[in-house]
Amino acid sequence: MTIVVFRAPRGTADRLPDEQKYWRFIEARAVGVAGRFGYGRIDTPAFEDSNLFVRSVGEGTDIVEKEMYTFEDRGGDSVTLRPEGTAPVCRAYLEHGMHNLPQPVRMYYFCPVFRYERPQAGRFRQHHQFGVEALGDADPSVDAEVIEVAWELMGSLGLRDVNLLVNSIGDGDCRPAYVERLRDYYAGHQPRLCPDCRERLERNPLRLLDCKVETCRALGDEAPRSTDYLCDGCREHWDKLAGYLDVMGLPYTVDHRLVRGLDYYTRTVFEIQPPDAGGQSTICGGGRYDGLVAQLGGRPTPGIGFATGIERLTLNLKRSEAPVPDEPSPRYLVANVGENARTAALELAVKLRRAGVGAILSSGSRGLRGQMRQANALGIPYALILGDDEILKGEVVVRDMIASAQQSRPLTEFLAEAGGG
RNA sequence: GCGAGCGUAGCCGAGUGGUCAAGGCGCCUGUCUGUGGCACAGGAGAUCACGGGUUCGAACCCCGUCGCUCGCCCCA
Repeated sequence: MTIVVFRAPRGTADRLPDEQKYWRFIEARAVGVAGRFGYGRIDTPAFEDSNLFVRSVGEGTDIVEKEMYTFEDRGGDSVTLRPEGTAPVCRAYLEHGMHNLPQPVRMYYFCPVFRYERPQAGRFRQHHQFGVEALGDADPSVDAEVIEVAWELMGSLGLRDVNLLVNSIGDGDCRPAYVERLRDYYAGHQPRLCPDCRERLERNPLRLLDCKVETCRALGDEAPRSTDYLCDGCREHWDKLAGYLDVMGLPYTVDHRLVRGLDYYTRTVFEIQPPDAGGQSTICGGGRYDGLVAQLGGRPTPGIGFATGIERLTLNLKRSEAPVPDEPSPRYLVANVGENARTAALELAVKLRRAGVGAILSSGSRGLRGQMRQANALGIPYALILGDDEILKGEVVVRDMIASAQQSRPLTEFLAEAGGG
């Protein structure tokens, strides 16, 4: 192997030209869907004041405890590479007084996020998310809308075999009581819990529900369900949301084990998973976070959103047979034979490009045969051939690589046509 | 943070102690003196991850390091 001195940092990846078509496709579709629902793009900095994430994501969460890229900058401030997209958007909402805009304020983002994790299939230290946030309206119809955006995105990408899971985890009024019921229930079965779950029993009983160990799963089937312990407000919200989802005809399943790892979620939570649910299978996750903005120091402002992982979407696009359009290649390769012709070919290529037409000059010391091979290998649809004969006559040979047909045309005539189109 | 597997040219991949290492893809050239996709022939490209050890001798055995992959945890 060639000795490589530098390599991309662990958990990061170069995105080579061959990979780009997936990204372009996903971004184009995501932007299209978001636009149809009236969401406007927002870009926030790659790093923020560390406290923004400590306050929002939650002090006890894994993200804050052991996954953040936090460092002191040269001025002595603690900054953190964005580990998720929601908190920065909420910060921007507050900072720019967006409560004065018509509510809800609908925004989407497309950005890299950073978490110091152990890399694995579908998990990276730098990954990219497309996400959507609707801030300032607590109505369940907004929940339904956001879920529909997520669902539409999957459809628009051609990802058909995905499952939409929905749940409500209540709010500050009803969740504490539910969590206690859950704790009591599991405490009664402590001997059958896996070691991790015994730990969770103390720290975060909700997490007991999505344990993957078989015996724990069995217990989870019989466990108290959050939707049975909702307060009146959450109950009404949940019922209305379900009604809206029914009206929209979204094929959702209520999954009472669905909980989320970030502290700020309230009421509605949802996920989209591909059928072959492996370890890192979730391609979209989101929920409502009515307490978050207030927690960041703003007036109480409801919000709901979701994020998708672009790397995971790409993975699923490759697995599925969903058609992904190729990146466009230049229309012309300008082949040439002889020194005079090379100069003429350069001029021709320049003229085409300045007219906005894709053209590359066949390079260097290659014979015409080699140049044609190259046109073929690059998937270029037309080869233009210039040699001494053509120069003398002021012509150019235009070869259609797909039809294997060619004709000689006056150069000026060709340029007038090609440049115009 | 815990557990497992793996590391041979750009990519895939044979080779499990004895001529400084097969084959395939890709790349370049020629057969075809100005023409691609096929075929044939040739060529370039490998300190066999790195370091140490065992041995007369190591890609192959042992130890360490690094990296990658997979699972858990967690999450998109």
